Parts: sequence; C-alpha cells; structure tokens
Amino acid sequence: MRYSEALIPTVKEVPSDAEIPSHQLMIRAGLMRKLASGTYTYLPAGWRILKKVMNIVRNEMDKSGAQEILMPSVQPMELWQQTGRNVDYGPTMAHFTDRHGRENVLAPTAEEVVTNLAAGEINSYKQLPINLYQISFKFRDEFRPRFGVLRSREFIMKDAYSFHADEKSLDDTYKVMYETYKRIFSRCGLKYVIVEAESGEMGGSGSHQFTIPCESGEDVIVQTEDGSYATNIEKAPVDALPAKTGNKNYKPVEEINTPNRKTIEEICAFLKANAKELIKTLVYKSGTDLILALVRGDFEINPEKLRCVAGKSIELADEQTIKALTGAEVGFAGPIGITPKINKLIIDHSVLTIEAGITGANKTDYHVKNVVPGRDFPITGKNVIIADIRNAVQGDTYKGQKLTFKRGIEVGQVFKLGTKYSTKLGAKFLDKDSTEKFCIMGCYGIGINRIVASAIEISRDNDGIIWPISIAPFDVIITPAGNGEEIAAAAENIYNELTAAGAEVLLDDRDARGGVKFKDADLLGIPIRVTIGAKSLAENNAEIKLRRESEITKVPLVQVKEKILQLIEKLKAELNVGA
RNA sequence: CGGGGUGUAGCUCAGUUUGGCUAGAGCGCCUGGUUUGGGACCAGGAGGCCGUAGGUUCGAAUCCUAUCACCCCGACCA
Repeated sequence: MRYSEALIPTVKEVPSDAEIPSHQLMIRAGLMRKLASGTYTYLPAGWRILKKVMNIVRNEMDKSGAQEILMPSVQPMELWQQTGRNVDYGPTMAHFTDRHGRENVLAPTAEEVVTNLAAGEINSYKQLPINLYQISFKFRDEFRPRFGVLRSREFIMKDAYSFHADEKSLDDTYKVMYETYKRIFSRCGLKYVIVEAESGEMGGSGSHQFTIPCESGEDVIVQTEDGSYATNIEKAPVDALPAKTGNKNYKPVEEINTPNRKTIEEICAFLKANAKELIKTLVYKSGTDLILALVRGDFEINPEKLRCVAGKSIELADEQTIKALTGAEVGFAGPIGITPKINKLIIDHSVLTIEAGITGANKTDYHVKNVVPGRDFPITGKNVIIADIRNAVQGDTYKGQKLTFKRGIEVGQVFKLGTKYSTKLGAKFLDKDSTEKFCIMGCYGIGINRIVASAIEISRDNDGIIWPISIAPFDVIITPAGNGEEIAAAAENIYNELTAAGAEVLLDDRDARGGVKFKDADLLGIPIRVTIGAKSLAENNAEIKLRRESEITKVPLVQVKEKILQLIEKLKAELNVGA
C-alpha cells in the first residue's frame, strides 16, 4: 500500500480523553477514531490489525476441529427470558422494540442462540461432540465504558460453544481449547497468565481466564509466590488467620456513644481504635432472605465469595431493610441480638482473630465494645457459617504460600457450562442407551480488540507501538529519505519486489521530510523498516532496521528482497509456537 | 445511578472570575517560495451559529434556567 493513498491519520498530540497508553497510541497511530462513548471506527491500519488477529484465532480454532458459523446480532428477547439471563444482564443488555412490538436484544453473547440451534439440529449422540464458533460484534451497554477498546460497548468477540454427550467429552474439548488458546495468544506475541476463575460451584477446574499482565489492566491477578497457582482477586482464596481463643474473662459488653460516626475510619479516629479490633457488619438480601456478613474492620467483604458461601445471588440491603432489621440508622449495625431475625450469619475467619472487639450497637449513634465472638453472638449453630468471604490483601497466604498481586487484562476465558442452558432451552439428544439426555456444554470466548490493546500495552516505547509481526498492520515499511528520482525509483523497486513476493509492504511515498516519515513509522510500529537515502544509495545500499532494535544494517540493494523475506520468516517463526 | 469536571477552528487549549469580542494561540489544512536522514522555515490564506434551547441585558463565549454530549471518581455503606 502507498502511504500517500492510505488513510492513516497520525497525530502528534495526545487526545484529551485517552488515559492509557494503548488508547492513546491507537488514536495517535491513526488506527481508530471514536464515534461515541465506547464505540470506535477502525481505520484501514487498525482494521488490518484486527483482521490479522481474527485470522490467527480462526486458523487455530479450525485446527482444533471447531466449525465457524455466524449468528445474528439481533436476538429475540424470548430466548433470554427462557434462561432468565435478561434479568442477570439487566441494563447492560441493550434492547429495542421492533415495529411489530417484539422485543429484541443486541447480542451481548450467544449461549441462548447457539443452544436454541442445537436444540433443533442435534438429536443423536452420533452428532456429538461438536464445537461451533463465530467471530462477531457484541454489544454490551457498559455502565462505564473506558480505556478505549479495553472496555467498550461494541467489541469483537470470538465465542465458541461445545456440546457433549458426557463430562469426559467436555473435559477433552476443554483441554483442547485450553491448548488452542495458549497457541493463539503466543502467536499474537502475548505473554499470558492463566488464572483459575471458578473455584467451587461446578467443581474443580470449571473455568480459566487468560490474562495479560500489565499496568492498565482492570483485573487483579493473585498468584502464589512460586507461580503454581493464579486466580482472579474476585475469587482468590486465603488461608485463615490464626484464631485467638484467649481466656474468656473479658468485661461485659459496654455501649459507647459514637454520634454520627458511621464508617470504620470515623470510628477508629473517634475511639482511637485500630480497624483490626472492629467487626464490620453488612446486611445482604437474597430474595426475601436476610444475610448478615461479618468481617474484620480492616478487610473488605468479597461479594463473589459471599455469594458462593450463601449458595445464591445476593445484594446489599437497602436503607429501609437495614433500619427495619437493626432499628437504627445505617452505620450502626452489629451482630448482637439480631441473629434470630436473620436467615444466615456468615462470619469471615478474620473475625475470630478478635478477642474483644467493637461493633455497631443496632442503635443510632451507638457502638458497643468488649464484644467477644462466641459469647456475645453465635459462632456456631445451624445458620452460622464461618468461611473465607473477604478480599485477599498483601500479606495473605494461600496454602502457606505468600500471595502476590498484579494487574492484568482479561483476553480470553474458557468455561464449563454443564447443562444450564441445554435444560432451559431443550437441547436434548438420544444417547446410546436410548435415553434422552441434555447436552453438556462448554463455552470459550476471546476478546479480539483486547488482544490488540494488550499487545500495545506490553510492547511500546516513547516513539510508539512495537508490533509483533503476526498482528502488525504491515510487515515492512519503506521510507525513502530525501528527494531525488533515484531514491524514489529504488524504493519503488523494492516495494514491487517485496509485494510480488507476498510481503505486506507500506511504501511511504509521501512528499514529506525524512523525520516525519521516521516518526510515523515508529508510531505505527511496523516491525521492519527499509530506508533508502542519498548516502547509502550512492554505495548501492539500503538500510534495514527492526522497530524493536536500534541497530541499523546496511544491505546491498540487490540483496534487500531476500534479506527482508528472511527477516519476515525469522520474526514469524519466533511467534509460531508449535504451529 | 451518585459525585465532580469539560463542551470555543480538524486536534490540543486560552479567553468565562469582573458582560464591551469585529473570538484567539499552537498543531494540522490550502497557495507560493526556500528546504529535505528524526515531526523544517518564510510569506499569504481558508476554516467558528463559543454543545443546544430559552431567558436577563443597550450589549452574552462570559450571567441565569433547562437540556444534550463527553470525561473522571465512586457505586464496599455499616
């Protein structure tokens, strides 16, 4: 492609609404432009990159035995009502009423549609297993789109769904997808961490996330020191801190006036207490059930863990519910005396490190001190559960190993779904033994745009992007530097040779000074640069430079083509893991 | 959804506090010339309903009201 004819509008200035490097660089390098919050138009160079990524994904998926299909991005609401996921997704799911009054949703994902397809087409175990995938636009009306393409409303996702006759078959495909994902991300030049994402519910290794560690990531990855175990902070289990069971000769509970002190910080400051002595009490609702959750003051409840322990979905209680339960304003709840009024008391291990603590008095503007767990509120009993329900923090251990924390971008997830969708949507088949069974399912997603953004996050410098060749918009950029017909002709010649040999080449034939071309070449991040200038041309040489290295090699003009083709092969080989 | 902020040239932003504007700068764009290896220089030029709609005023980018868009923070409060 000739630069003079291409729409690659690079800009010098950092756009004011771009916060993280990948977002800034994608705008600056002319890869995309924003249309509205969370939606972007991909310009030629940006679209080339996306296509490269999609082709790698497609290639590996096809090799794995999956079959590509394409499902509609407008789906009937009825399907979602059948699985109840219209409620789960809530306002994140965009929907509209068509002219006939039918409700439609803009696909945020496609489990319903694909399961509906399977329900109609799969009748026999002989058709199983099967793995269907698509690469398509998804829409999620995020409550807060941000970070450019990392959390956008419209994005491209590869989503695959597998159907099986038995668990063993699902396990097999799951493993195949797991390996396929490793190859996909490696080929995209990404260093990933595989994170355990689903700890209990479905048993064992139900789900893994593929995460790219980098500063701008929205997820927090927790790893054991030896790297053998990695998990998302939302699930990260921690060892229980040693419980204290000192002598029981504590003073009786005593009320203290704490006017208008509601938060942990306020109470600590007011009573000159350490947050480690406080028992934080939170009221949750689960349908009509009330759940009281306790955690030590310096920790935070982890809603995901709490949900697992509670065994069902939960939400924080509203003000009215709390007032009705505690008889006090919000901010003064405590476990003493109200346990008969709740359905479940869930206590984090950390509370048991408190011998005599401070907590809310269930009376506006009052707290109580000398609160002894087990004496003043139950720590055993039918509706009392002691569990790990708090967020892991620096200093925690798991199985005796110190936990480390880093941020990451989630680029892919593999998931064992079981029969959740097949039962609700009637995806049944007749098994060998002539009994009717529900398909066991798995699903496997990859965020195409996120691959692009994370590649930039982890591979860039002050001048711009440094693409791995597998997903670069072009393999080579030719920058004639200086004017003169000989230079232009030599550049043109190399361009024609390389293009004919199948390389993807951008010829910077613009009427611009060398400096401008070099800056743009670096910003765009094309892996190989060929420069032809007056000096080297006089010696019948061209200069070859890799974007990721500073070294410049002079190569005789007649050898440039071969040399470049070799370089392309070499760079590609570095990324072709086992392919 | 709650809190905060910003809307002025294609982009980045001054100007708004204290109304007087016939609205500015840098970058980008167009013309001509000189240049030409790391975002050149000179000269000339195009480009704005100051987000939108009302209002106050002799007079509004500036003050008031409403509204829309975009951005940031938060949605863990006990």
